[in-house]
Amino acid sequence: MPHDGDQENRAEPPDATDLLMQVARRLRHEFAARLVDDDVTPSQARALGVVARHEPLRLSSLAEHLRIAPRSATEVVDALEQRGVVRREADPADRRATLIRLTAEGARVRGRIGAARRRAGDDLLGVLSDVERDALVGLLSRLVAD
Amino acid sequence: MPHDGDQENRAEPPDATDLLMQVARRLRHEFAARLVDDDVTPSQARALGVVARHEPLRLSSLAEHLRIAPRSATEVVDALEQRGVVRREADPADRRATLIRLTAEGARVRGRIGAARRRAGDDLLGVLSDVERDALVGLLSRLVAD
DNA sequence: CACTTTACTGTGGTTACCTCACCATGAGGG
DNA sequence: CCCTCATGGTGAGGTAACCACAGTAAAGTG
Repeated sequence: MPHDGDQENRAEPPDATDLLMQVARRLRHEFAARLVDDDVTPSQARALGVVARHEPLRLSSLAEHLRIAPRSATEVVDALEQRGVVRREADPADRRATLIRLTAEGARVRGRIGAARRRAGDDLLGVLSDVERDALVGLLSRLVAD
Repeated sequence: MPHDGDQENRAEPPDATDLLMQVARRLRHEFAARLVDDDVTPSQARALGVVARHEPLRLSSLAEHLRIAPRSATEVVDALEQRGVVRREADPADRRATLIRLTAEGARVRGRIGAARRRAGDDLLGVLSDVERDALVGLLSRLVAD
């Protein structure tokens, strides 16, 4: 190999932004790999969590929680409905609106997803002590203050 | 069971995995928005950084650094080359291989990208004190130990 | 010289988004 | 009552950032 002999041209101090993205990327991979068995994609898993926490909710509301465009929420729900984990219902209060609800299967899948997420997290966060992990959670919580 | 009438169905303790993904997502949005002016996408920015740090390097090597498939590196380089920030050169030592090098324009763009990233980071990490930010960098560094 | 491996690229997915345009419904005013 | 405007969801069509598979050319190996 015609390398000029050294590896780094210019070393730079690690930046929080870069690190965050890097860690997130790895976590996403890890998580996605473990979700394959349940036939759910990461974004579907995320959406399923929101539905479970806010249960009968409108599509537009789901979109807000996920911070995606309403149109994109339609797609996620399409997928989740086809997978049988949520169902659409007419909103009795507004005939334009659709309410989304978790099915029994949805609750089961959600449980398995939680386990997968925990395992993926442990895999990556395993190098940290409990105290460190708590510190990390604390710091990150500050960053997502709504 | 009848719904308890309000917003959250069941509260759960925040999980590091979720938080990390959420923060990363926001950061990515923030960063992407600021990159629009320079006509560079986030993944291109990432790749440009690697090229700058390891300068004459092969496509396959870039792929490794970015942790993507070699085929995907081809695409990123295509985009960067078209944008004029890197150029492909024949590797004199191996005619199969391609060396990637930063152009002068590439160096300029890289500077602007760095500024954009710093601004995006400040925007998000602004709520943390310097000490907290350092702590975060420390923790994250542990997680990406190669 | 055959035989395998390596380095890149063409083709053709997939996921997770987006905008724009459209339709049905609801809410308010004249 | 009708007209207008805002709102909730969806069809059409597009993009970024990946992937795997298969092919070609060159390099290394017995």
